[in-house]
Amino acid sequence: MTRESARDRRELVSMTAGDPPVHPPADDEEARFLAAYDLAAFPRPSVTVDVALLTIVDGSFHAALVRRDEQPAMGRWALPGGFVRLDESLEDAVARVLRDKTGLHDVYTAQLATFGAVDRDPRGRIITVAYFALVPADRLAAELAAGARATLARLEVDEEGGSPGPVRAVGSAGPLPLAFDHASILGQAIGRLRGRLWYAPDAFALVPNEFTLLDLQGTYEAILGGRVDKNSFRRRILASGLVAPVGRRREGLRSRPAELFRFRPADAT
Amino acid sequence: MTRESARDRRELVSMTAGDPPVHPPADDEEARFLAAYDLAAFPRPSVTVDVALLTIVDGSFHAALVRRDEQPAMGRWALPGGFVRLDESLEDAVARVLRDKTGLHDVYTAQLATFGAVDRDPRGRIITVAYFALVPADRLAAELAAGARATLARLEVDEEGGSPGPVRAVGSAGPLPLAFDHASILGQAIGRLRGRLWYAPDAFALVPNEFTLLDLQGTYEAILGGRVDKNSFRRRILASGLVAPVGRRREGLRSRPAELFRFRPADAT
DNA sequence: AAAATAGTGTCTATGAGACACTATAGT
DNA sequence: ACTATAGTGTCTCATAGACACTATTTT
Repeated sequence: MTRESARDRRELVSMTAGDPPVHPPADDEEARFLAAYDLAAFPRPSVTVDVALLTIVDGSFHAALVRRDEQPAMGRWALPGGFVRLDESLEDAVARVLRDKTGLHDVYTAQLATFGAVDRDPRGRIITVAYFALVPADRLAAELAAGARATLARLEVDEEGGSPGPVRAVGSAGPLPLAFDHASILGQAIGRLRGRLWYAPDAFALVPNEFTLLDLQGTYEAILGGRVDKNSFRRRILASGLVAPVGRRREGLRSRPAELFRFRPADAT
Repeated sequence: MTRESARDRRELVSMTAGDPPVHPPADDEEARFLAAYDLAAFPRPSVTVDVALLTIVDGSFHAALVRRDEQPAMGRWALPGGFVRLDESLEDAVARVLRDKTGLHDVYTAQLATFGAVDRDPRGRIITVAYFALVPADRLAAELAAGARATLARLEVDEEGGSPGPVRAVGSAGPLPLAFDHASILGQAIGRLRGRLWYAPDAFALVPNEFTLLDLQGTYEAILGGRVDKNSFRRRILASGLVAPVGRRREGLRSRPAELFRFRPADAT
């Protein structure tokens, strides 16, 4: 069986809270008002998006980090991020940032939270809308290598009263100091992932298009940071209906071949 | 027994994601860079906070809404909100907005999500960080009447594929048309509340300081939009340890008096 | 005593955890 | 035959729902 490097795009729909509603059509008075309105009359902060781009390698979280080669925090490592442009939505900004800094397209993303402490960035008032993004390890390794601006770092997670505190990043050549509040954002991303795991299809975004139930179980265990009972897990996943057998097995290994499954979104027939 | 109008402040801690981390001290080079740095070189959107201030009256959600008496969306009804100032955190902005527009202090709040569609506000690019805030009905009614800038409207919630869609607001004199994307934000606030209900102490913020288990059950039923079994509910709540008997009963009604309980945060001994 | 609400006893259904067992490939 | 991993049978335990029952107050 050949490795599939191109994933099914339809599965990679963003889970982000939608922005559908549009204001009703303006009447004349409102139109006149708007023509004269100057938003710049109010002081404005800067707004960025920062993306915790996560994957699972060898049972532990890894994040794609970009080395800052400009001030501030020069030499430290940061989440892929950037200023939000006036003509793009937050989701568009996330997609652009991922494209430019990691070379990845069509990534599964969800909004995490917005961080607005006054002093979180030494340049001044910068509010950041943090997202997390999930990609299977093989795909991330392959596409990051091509881009080369970002590196993959293992995350060391300390529990802090039930949920993860700020994480430490470790690259192949040792610890990578993190910029700004990004250690905290990564910790919160992992905490959110844990909390949603059984209700959201997040784990399927971390696993290749075709996977065995033990692959998936390993992903759950990595996210939760603990073991999961095999039989119990299989019952739950199969009963959920979120998974459909491909009809093939993964052969060529030195033991009984495992059945391959594919993610089937809940809204499919 | 006398009505308690002042609630215990210690219970009203914000549940918002903290903003503790601060960048490390700048070295000389970074200090020089920062002195010359001009954030305004990048285009900046405007940023607001909007607060879905919710309570439960007669088993249904009500929200505090402010009539817009300026353009745009003049005459429509909006969530209490306002521009974030450069010297205040998001949580500070939420507290200020609640104080100025509704007269409330020390309210239980949590961040909901950030909405950044390019066209969500006709004035231009305005990103809003939405929060929800929860207050017991008696307190909200009393303090809102004093302020008088805001009104309390019943929310009609339509299910839309499992989670609430945009809501309709109904005041004492009929439907209140909502401004901007606020109908959608309110729907999402209710959806979030439902999802967190059994894991977060949200319901305790909607109930007076002292409450009976049937009061609390009614709150759960209102949030979930369905009935909850009495015995099952009591077992769960009592087993959770989040509730401590006051040692008194609510008497004077026309039936057997019910035992009063008080919320006890999980981190108490 | 009647009405009304508070609170409990108890059965059943569901599902998760534990863990030993069987199954099927490669070598 | 042996090893390694895939997959199942089955017991126990915890918990939620159903629902009828008892308890205690006011009128």
